Amino acid sequence: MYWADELAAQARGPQVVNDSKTPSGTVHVGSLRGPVIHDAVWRALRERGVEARFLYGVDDLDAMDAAALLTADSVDRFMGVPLAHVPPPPGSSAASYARHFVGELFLPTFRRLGIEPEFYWMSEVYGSGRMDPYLRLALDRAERVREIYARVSHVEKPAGWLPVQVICEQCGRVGTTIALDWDGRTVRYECRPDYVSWAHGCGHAGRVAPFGGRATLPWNLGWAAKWSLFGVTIEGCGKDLATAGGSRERSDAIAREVFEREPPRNVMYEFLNVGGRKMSTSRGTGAAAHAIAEVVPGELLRFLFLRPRPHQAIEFDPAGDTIPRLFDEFDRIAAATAGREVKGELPPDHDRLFAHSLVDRSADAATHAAAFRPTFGHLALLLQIPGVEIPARMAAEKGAALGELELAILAERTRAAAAWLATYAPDRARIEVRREGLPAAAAELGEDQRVYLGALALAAETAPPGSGDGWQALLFEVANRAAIPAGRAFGALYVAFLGRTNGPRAGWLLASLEPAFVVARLRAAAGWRPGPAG
RNA sequence: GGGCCCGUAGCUCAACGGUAGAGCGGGGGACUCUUAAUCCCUAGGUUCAGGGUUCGAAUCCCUGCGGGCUCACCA
Repeated sequence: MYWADELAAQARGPQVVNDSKTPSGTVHVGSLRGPVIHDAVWRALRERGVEARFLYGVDDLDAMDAAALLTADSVDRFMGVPLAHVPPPPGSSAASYARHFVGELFLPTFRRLGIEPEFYWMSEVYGSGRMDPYLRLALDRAERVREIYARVSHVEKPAGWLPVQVICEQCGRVGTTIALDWDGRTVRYECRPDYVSWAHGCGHAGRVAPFGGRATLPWNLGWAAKWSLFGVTIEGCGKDLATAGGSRERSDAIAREVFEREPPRNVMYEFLNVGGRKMSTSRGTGAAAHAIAEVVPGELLRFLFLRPRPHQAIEFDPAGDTIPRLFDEFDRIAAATAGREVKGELPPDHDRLFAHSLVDRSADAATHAAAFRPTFGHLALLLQIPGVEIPARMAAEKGAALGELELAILAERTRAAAAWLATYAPDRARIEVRREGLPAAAAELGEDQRVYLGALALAAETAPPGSGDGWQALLFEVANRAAIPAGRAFGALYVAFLGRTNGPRAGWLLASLEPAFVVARLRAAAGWRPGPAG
């Protein structure tokens, strides 16, 4: 069974699927795995007739901790301040940094992937007082919380430490405060200059009732509190959190022992790797989610995350074969779903996988599966050949006029292929006339090939063809006369002009170049050198 | 040190209890206006190793080896 259906089949009663994200930092493609997985689980539940909601929390009261994202002069002032209270970047009309970030990067990407959860903002949830019961519970049971940290994660909190993060009344930072004394109504807190290394508190100390948005719960408690508040029954997490003694285990224990509720069903998901290493923006191996989304259409991106089971790491190298291969595998699954014969093994319930890859969840999967899809690699090649009418060419390949859906797919793939060629495509996928000089590979040309090129130069100089057709005819004619097999003749041309042994239709390629350049290059490749003057 | 994931043809992976497969690469061939595209043929891999369960294991269990990630600061 398709993994999302397997999971859905185990659910009993109404379900609440939840996921969250702190809106800071660049989001690389790998971060999209969680949202796609949760969306698929939610869709699978609904499709089984299970009552289910899909929630997505924006943790915008978390502290700004990425200095790189702030302008130099605002680092001192805003590091450690809740993201909801940090002003947006210059020129943005958003109400806050968090709103800007989510609005600019998150929502558009989600929309392209057909992910439509119910969003909630933690700044609003805290502000409304709905978190107050959990804050109170956490404070009343602070001793137990400390014990859990020590037992589960071997983390020793300082004596008197309380599980709340007060927002400093003087400087507005949340990341720099420590709360120390709970009297049942208020806590005493200190905003310390050296509490964390990445932000500096102002030194203020005071007492405050930590409710109604004046304080937040630390990460693990906040997570567990959300489970209780929203009745979450399924929430996966990345494997970094799912490790023993890690965040998830801590939060699970807090849910059980502090908030007295069974934690949701976990779905551990693996990372997206580049070259066997975890994708990392700081290491320079990250590919920004929105950048990849430009090149890879939504259904393909969904497919990327849905094809492997969640616990399987995904090897993703945007500069390698990953992207074209992804298209091909998707097309194969589409063909199988449409009932066509395909090679190779199929994943379980490939039709379900296909349906879940579609961005529009109400779309008719059978219609989409049957639609004509141009091969990505082929499209990328055609795009580089002068004078190719792609829609007409595709209609010819299909053998019939393209329908509305097929034209839309073609347009999307054409855009994707163009973007791919402009960014990640490896050189061998690129066709480029080597204008700077004779490619080194020309040294490998055989004698018969040189003779052919020389003869061609002579013929072209005498009577230069004026069209692709004309060139093409000449190429064959000369090949015939020189008694060289067409394969070797054309191979020589590609080497001379492109530095590779194959390429697009040669006649049209040559027709797109100036005749003088063509003749000169043919001669050079043939081994002729301009003779000494006189 | 603890945990999790992975280890299948050169590469990327599929199959997840029922006679080991695909794509790409490599090799060979077909198409006498295409060499791109397309199509056909070809890889014979002790499924990391060793035990165990089973009528039957790449697939389940145990151990070891190798690789990766992660936790012990914050979210």
